Amino acid sequence: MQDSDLTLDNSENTASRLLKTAAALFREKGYSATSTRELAKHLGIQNASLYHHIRKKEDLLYSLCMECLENIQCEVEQAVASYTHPLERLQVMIEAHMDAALSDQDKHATMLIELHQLSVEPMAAVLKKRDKYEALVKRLISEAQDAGYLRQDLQAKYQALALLNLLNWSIFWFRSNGELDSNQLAKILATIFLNGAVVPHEKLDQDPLPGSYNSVVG
Amino acid sequence: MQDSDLTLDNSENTASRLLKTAAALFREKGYSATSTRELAKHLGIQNASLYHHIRKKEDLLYSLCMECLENIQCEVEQAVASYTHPLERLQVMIEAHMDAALSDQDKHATMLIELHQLSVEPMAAVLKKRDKYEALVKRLISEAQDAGYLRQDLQAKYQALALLNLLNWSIFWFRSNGELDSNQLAKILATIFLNGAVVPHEKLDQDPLPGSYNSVVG
DNA sequence: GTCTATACTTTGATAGAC
DNA sequence: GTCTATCAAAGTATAGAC
Repeated sequence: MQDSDLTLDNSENTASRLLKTAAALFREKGYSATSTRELAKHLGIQNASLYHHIRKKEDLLYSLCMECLENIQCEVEQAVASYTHPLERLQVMIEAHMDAALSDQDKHATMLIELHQLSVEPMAAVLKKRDKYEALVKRLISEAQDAGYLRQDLQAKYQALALLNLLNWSIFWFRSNGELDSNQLAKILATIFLNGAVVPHEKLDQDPLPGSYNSVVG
Repeated sequence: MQDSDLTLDNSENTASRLLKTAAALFREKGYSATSTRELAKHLGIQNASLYHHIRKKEDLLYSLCMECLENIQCEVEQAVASYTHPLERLQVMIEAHMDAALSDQDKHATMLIELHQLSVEPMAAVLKKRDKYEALVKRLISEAQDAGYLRQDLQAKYQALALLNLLNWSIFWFRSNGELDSNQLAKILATIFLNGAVVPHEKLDQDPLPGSYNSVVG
């Protein structure tokens, strides 16, 4: 491993840096606003040399989307497999999701935001993978609901959407500046999602706000 | 009002459609991927005619960002002004936010996602306005926390971030297809944020999951 | 306020040498 | 695998007539 600079040929070097570098630029400037020349410059090669590795610019966006969705699906499936309690499974799902997403923040942010720049067939493939992952999230919610742990007055579909809101938007503002790491953020979001921001009932004499504000759309 | 097509001159027509049309295209295709030619085509004029109304393409993005932030700030301030109970104020904030954002979904989605395409000075102005709005949200949270209604084990800052996650990401997937309107969605998100997805404690014999999973990062 | 015409720049991608 | 050279297309924006 110490000699990697020498043992790796240039091909592997450029090829392995390609997606990561592209993701960083796409995230910073946007996919459309990032030129192939600029990407090449960051890789230390000429624009034309890029086309030895890819057929077209769109391939980069497509590969990066597929890769990070494949990864998060795998990580979350592995994480929940070790648990049986529905609320534990939700908790570790949230932690594994944030860990996977923030470990590869550029790719995930780009995937979430630039997916729509793909042409129809690649976009359909990415959407299919994303839908598969969101179905996994919804399944975990449904299981917890069916087991009586999550509220019945709110469809699992909407509970899943709310949870994905919490997780996805975090990917855009999170900065690993030492104040908060991925796991701490996950625990905060899990607490809000599962228990809410209102102080636990048993600590109050009465409901914080009785009446209409506890009702919810069926 | 019936004769509006005749009484309005062409100037007002094109000018008034400009930002709305731009927002729709920017949202659909992205700011960078939308050409001035395409925008002009949607307005029924030539590319060059656009420059009678704007100095450059960036002006459109800037105006649209400022306009929708100005609007949501105003709407939310008005809405909370009628209430004094901290949890009621939070509830109406959530409803007013979703109403403002979804009434002008193209502009808000574009603002959230394309803000970074602006050059430094316009971007700074937009960020300043956005920060001012987010400070309002955080203030409402802090007030509710100080009054003892929101949990103390989670900094107001993070509770505000979680709430903004819930609200902001909704703007991208929400479609007014009749299944759910803005106010119903707001009530769902408010319920999750305030009370959480777990069934209320008093309906259970014991904690749903005693121990570490109720703990939270200080 | 809109038009035609056009200047100038940047873009994604290819050809062919090394 | 990378280079130089180059192309064709598309981009933003301007000039000046109506």
